[in-house]
Amino acid sequence: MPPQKTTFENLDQSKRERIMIEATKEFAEYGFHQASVNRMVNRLGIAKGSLFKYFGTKQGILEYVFGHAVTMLKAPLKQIRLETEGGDLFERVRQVTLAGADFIEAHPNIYRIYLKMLLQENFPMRERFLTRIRATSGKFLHSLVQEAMESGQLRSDIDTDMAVYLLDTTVDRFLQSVAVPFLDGDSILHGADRQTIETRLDSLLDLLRHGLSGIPKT
Amino acid sequence: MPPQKTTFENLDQSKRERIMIEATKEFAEYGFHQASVNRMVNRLGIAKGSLFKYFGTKQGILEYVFGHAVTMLKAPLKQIRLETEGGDLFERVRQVTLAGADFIEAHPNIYRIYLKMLLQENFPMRERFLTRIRATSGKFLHSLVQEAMESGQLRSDIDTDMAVYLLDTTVDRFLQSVAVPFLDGDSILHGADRQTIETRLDSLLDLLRHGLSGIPKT
DNA sequence: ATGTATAGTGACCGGGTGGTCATTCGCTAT
DNA sequence: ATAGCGAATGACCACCCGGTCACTATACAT
Repeated sequence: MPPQKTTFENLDQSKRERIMIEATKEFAEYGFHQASVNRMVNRLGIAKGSLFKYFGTKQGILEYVFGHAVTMLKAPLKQIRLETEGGDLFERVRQVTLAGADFIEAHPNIYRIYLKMLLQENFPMRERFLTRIRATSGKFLHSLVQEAMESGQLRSDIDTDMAVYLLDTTVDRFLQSVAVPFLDGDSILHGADRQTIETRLDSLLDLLRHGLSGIPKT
Repeated sequence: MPPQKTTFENLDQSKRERIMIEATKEFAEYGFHQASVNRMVNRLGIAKGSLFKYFGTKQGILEYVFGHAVTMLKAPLKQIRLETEGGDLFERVRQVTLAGADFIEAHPNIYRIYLKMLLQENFPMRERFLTRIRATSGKFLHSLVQEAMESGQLRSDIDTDMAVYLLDTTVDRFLQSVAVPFLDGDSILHGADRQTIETRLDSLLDLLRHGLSGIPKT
């Protein structure tokens, strides 16, 4: 039995896009529970019944919109992994981070939804979506570190798990700092332009590479 | 004119405490908008009108409860700064992080409110509270780095702002990772006991101190 | 012109919300 | 006993919510 098309999928593309954009905006601004279907349909100029015909429930709208976006995450990561194969770990991490910045710039509202989901236990689909995202980005970094370890780019005595953790969280937090105020202490990142982002990132990666200490390891 | 006591401040301490605890729990579980005053009063067994007499509005409840907690943050930080004066930077950072872990263990619901506030632009009082908190912890770390810099504990060529940023966000994220699932890639921190926390933290600080690279800086 | 399938509609429902206020309660001083 | 007063009450209000469904509009095949 071929999957029969939903009402929503029969709409012309322009209408579908308008609805997706407006719904994404609403969830990005208000999170899930505060988001209002009434507001969505008012801004779209369509009847409330229509939206429920398309997606069943409010949660269904979120699942469709966000699920779609999560799928788009994998492609650029895979590409980077292939393009930079065998290269320097920190250069690869740099590429990943900048790819993240590109994604956020291209889909800022999707990223806002992700951030709200992160720290709100009540957010529907939280566990499912976050698991998917973490699996994607976590496994990726893990393999990068593994390869770097094997090619002797890293100190042999380090705790691999902690190294992955440090890189993972640093990248994640770096992107958050650019997008959200109050996360970088002196606001040296929030809202920065591309040029500044790259400079700061290089500086940060240098610290990770060589450490902060002025005293050589004995 | 002496500040005249509010109705709430005239209550006996046990009742005041019960109310504070219950309100904190409600906000911690549901955030601000989803939190329900009806639920609070039902669980407390008091009339809804009473709560509004005490605090005026729902937001007033939050301000009272959370504002009180934020004030308590400063004392332990100041103490650590004094007790460890002149000591090794990383040891001082270690102390601060563990103090943070202690605070979270003692006031888990306050920390949950803080986390929800962090990434929700609609949260009332967000800007005011976050500014206060960041000012407290940010300036603190800044002074630690400054002192370490002057006593030659750090490489002289590093970007001070980025060093502060790296330490600040690493500590912050470390605590988040312990408290929240999905933030540490392979769940090596979430829900860990004190012993594990200390071991991991030492490992992490070692990475920050000496860097990840196996190739010495030229 | 008629039938059929699909898309679109919006008044309506039950329920929860933050907030109000006229009233009652409980204690203390006289 | 009684007067006075702050604490406590809960029915009530206007509002907004997600979701429903009987109905209409449109397009195409016959």
